[in-house]
Amino acid sequence: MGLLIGEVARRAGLSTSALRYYEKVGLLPPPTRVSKRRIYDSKVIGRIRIILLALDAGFTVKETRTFLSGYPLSTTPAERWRALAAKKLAELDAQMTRLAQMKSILNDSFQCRCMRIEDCEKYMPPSNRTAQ
Amino acid sequence: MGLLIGEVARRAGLSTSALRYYEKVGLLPPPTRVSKRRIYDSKVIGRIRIILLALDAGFTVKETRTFLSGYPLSTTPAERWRALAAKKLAELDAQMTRLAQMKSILNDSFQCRCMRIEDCEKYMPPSNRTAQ
DNA sequence: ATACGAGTTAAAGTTCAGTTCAAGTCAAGC
DNA sequence: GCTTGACTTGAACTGAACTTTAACTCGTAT
Repeated sequence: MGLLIGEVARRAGLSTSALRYYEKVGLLPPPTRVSKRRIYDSKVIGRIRIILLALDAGFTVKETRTFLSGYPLSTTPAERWRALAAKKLAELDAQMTRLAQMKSILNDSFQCRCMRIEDCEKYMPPSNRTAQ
Repeated sequence: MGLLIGEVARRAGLSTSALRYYEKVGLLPPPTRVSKRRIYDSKVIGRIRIILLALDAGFTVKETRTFLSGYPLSTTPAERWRALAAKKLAELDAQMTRLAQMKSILNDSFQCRCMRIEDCEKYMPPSNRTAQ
């Protein structure tokens, strides 16, 4: 009842090359194989959904890997995970604030009389970027 | 009373190379020059803030350029701008939803008993990605 | 007049997240 | 036994958003 990579890709809505890439970078565990072909358990779809949500939320591959790497019983990686989670929560909050500001600019500029956005005094947000 | 590129970079919190790059890709207008050196009006800081907010919100350089390119009196570019704004508003909504989901996963997983996130049945979000 | 710090350019390099390519393997159907 | 279609690999390529490099030009201070 295993799935070939093409079927997993179809169900998850991404490409086979992306699945192989996720495996290579450690986001997906290497599945069992039958004559070299990858055979997936359908549970992998759930993991992929989480991966995509994390990546879409702006997590890097490395962060997503840490996030997915389980809640190990050993103290150190667990603490590392908690640290990452706390950091990413703060980042998500910051990012949501920025998105809300951008939404408000877009919404309001439908009504704006200014010829250029930067002439609208109200859109001078307090510099609050994520460090590059 | 003009600003040299280094001072603009310092005030805006980015690099001089980024400023030259923004000019090259049309996000910033070419400033006046004195003996080849760029001399900026301090109003450019406001424009840079908007640029950074847009880029941070996930706009591409091209989208940001369209967004900043004014509200031309000619009908066609204005309509193009409105179309972009409407599209990006929808994208921002979608992205905010994803961020909220991710936040909720992060928040909850501090309490979770599962050894792996994908074992928590509650985190099987309905696939709602932005197309690749 | 020469050294300096800050500016200039075009072109090449970097990182991230994949995609594409070339060459090959495998099981099934004709 | 040969074609077909889905899979395999490693390596090269892509596009986005910058950064770095190398060679050069200024104005100013010593």
